[in-house]
Amino acid sequence: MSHVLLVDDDPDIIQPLKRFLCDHGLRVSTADCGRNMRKTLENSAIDIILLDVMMPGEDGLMLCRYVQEKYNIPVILLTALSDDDDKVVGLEMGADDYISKPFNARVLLARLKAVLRRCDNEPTEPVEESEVISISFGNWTLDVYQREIIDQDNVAVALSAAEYRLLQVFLQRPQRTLSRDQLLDLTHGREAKAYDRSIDNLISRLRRKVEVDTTNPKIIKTVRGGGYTLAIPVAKKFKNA
Amino acid sequence: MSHVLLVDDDPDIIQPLKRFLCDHGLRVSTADCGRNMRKTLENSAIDIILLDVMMPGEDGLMLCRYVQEKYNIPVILLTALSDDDDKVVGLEMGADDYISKPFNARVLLARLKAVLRRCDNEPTEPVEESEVISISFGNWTLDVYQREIIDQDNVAVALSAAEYRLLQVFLQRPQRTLSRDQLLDLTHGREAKAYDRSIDNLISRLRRKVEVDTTNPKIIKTVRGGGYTLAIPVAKKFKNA
DNA sequence: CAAGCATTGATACAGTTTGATACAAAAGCC
DNA sequence: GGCTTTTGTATCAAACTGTATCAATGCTTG
Repeated sequence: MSHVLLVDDDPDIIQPLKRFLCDHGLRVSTADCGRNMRKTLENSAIDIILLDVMMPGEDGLMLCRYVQEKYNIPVILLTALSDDDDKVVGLEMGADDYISKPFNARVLLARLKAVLRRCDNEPTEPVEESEVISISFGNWTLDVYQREIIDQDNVAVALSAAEYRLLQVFLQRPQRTLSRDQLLDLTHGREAKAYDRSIDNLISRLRRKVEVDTTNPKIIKTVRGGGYTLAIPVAKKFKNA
Repeated sequence: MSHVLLVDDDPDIIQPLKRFLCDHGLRVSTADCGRNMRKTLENSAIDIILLDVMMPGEDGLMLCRYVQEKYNIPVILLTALSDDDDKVVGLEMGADDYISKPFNARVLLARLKAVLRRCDNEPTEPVEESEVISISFGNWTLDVYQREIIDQDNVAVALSAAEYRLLQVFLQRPQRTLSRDQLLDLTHGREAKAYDRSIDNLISRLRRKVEVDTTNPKIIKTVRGGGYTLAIPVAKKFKNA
């Protein structure tokens, strides 16, 4: 069940829409201003945001951009404006869709589901990860408490903070080629400078700890021109399982 | 640069829209019917489809569902209908967006980019391929995790990134002649320059690893004036089978 | 607080991969 | 058989990647 955050200052919009979405099997939280929106985002696992652009004293577009940058949660803009320029601006600010008021609730629901369908592969902030105790890959097991990896003979190898983050990023996305940009974003939350080789360095350091033969890596493969891939399957162990 | 496939039977729509999208830095292919759409999807690396729902003798919605199931490529529906019910049906059929004609080209472009932005991590390969573990052809088995080929004596031969992509393209399309243009698009997502011989080179390098006798290839055959063909059958092994 | 240590990014350089080019070999074509 | 077109591949240059080394940073510890 997806969790929708509805942001609008007008209760006459919020109330019936919340009702409608709940009736269609969605979990709905609401916020009447940007401040409360941020608060809710901090405290809940939100899957998608319906955001009114025109709220008193707030710039909805800035809120939209803020959400994109900080959480990468999809946003659908709601607005009384139906001007094409506004649509273009809204979408270019990072919104995933743009719906003009007055809207047909069923169309809104269909668009909302379309966006969720496309986004639900993206592991934003996997909630159940808090329940994970350890993650196995190849002959290694990652102990998420100790932030170290343990081999089949129970020998532990410590990881630095950056190595741990990088490994986690791969373990959450096995068999997927991740570009250097993505890796930099996911591990450090920043953009690459020109000729940025820090990811290559980090990969090299992690390989030295993880691979049997670093000249012929079996776990973290290079995809020339593309990035890197975790090339082996991953098994997670949970608290209550 | 993203590769857009524009599907419409009306040249008066196709021509200016293609022009407009090209001018904005997109690579555009076109198809005037479902048959040609399928053909293009087979032979090109398409990132997103703009699909007219109303084409003579075709059900655009069925095409949309077909694309979703087989390729998981995002689809934006274009249509003269602006009825809300049609929008809901279209979106529920798996479309990522729905735009009514007449449309503002800039809004179309903004929506297209919004969808691409959200989808650009998704693999474009057929969905079920993610479940494939290994693919056998002749005496070789391709390990898709390790990106290497293994012979009947369990000896592995490493493939470079480009060789792996080329081999994958052939293995997905056995016994079919693929032109150099198609191969270049499918392996590198780009178009050929004049006198482009990079595919010939790549074929030569792959043959050196795969063929017993490169002067008399049995696996990758040359079709003079046509391209190359994987000349032997292929067997796939799946995770749950 | 200073010295020592670990971590991390920047830089440099060596090793690989890949595309372009050139030319030889092979395949059609009278 | 000559001639043209097409293909195979050696060779080279450019681009990309691996990693050693060093400097900057921050943390720990005495």
